[in-house]
Amino acid sequence: MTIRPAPSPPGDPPERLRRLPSWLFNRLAGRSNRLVGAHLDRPGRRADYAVLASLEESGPASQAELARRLAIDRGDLVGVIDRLEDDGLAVRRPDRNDRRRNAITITAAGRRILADLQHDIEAAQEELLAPLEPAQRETLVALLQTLVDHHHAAGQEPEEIGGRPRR
Amino acid sequence: MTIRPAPSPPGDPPERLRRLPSWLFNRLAGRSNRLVGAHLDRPGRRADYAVLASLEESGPASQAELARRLAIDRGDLVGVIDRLEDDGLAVRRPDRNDRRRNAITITAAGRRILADLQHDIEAAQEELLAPLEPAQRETLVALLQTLVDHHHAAGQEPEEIGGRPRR
DNA sequence: CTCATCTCAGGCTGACTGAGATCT
DNA sequence: CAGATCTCAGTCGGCCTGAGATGA
Repeated sequence: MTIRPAPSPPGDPPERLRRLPSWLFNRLAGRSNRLVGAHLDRPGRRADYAVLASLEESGPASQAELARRLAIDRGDLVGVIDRLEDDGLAVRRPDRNDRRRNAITITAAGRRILADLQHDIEAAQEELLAPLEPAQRETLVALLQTLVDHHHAAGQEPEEIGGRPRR
Repeated sequence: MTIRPAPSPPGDPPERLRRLPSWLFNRLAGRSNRLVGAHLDRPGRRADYAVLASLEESGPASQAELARRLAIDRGDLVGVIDRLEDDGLAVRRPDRNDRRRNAITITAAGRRILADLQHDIEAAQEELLAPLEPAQRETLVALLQTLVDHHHAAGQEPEEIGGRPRR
């Protein structure tokens, strides 16, 4: 057996938490972030991946459109695009049809970095889902998608809590 | 091109994100927190629920033990216990067998509040999982548990990234 | 005028790090 | 002495609000 002098054995979470979806999601989000962070060169690259992936998949877009697609705050997105531009991974150009907008476009260098990020992030997913069989992974992703799609469509609002008395 | 008058329709996330477990977990954790927060009277009550549930389920425990079980930072736990004590929901007592430790115990009032929290949090789960059938919910929770158990046991460490060149 | 877009400024929270005092 | 526990202080990123300037 492991002779591990175990300085601090984990200790099991209460059953009520182990069955609580919101708690499980939070634990796994935290683990995901640590894992992805460990596989990425620099921190903060998580938003970069999302933006670059969206630009490559759907072509140039305004910042507001990206914010809506990725559910990132518009204000925070300003800084992300700033960094991408500084690194030459994307460019801000005025939109001819609507001069309020910036048309954000991915560059060749951006596509290259995106491929690197893709690789690192996939490695992190592998660790994240390690204990699951391929079929289980598909089932899981399908269920998660259903939930995300549902709430994404329903908007971010707390969605009116039924006439419940606001104690 | 699209003359879309719509003020701000959601806008679909890129397919690569829609299939990315770490992204899905993050989205759902955020949604969970907003939902639970909306159902709870006061904010910050999320950690309270975890602590009270653990105390009721397994009896008195030290702060370090609670931190390990709930994966909450020891430092942050100090403030949580402070609040619980101020509200009379738990008490700190010196541990006779090990004077470094505080034995945290749930009070009668704590059990009452716990029942309230339980109710509100379950209502939030209902909204969170709304689009899923009961059988799907069970499958989902089982898969999430498998992952959380795996990573909980493996510790929180990034778990050594194989000899991979640290680019 | 109303509304959308981009930007900046600031606040809040949760997760984390580091250090010190106490005790085993 | 090493190691565990509790506490406090401070950092950092994500998420949110509000406001201003520009333009549809």
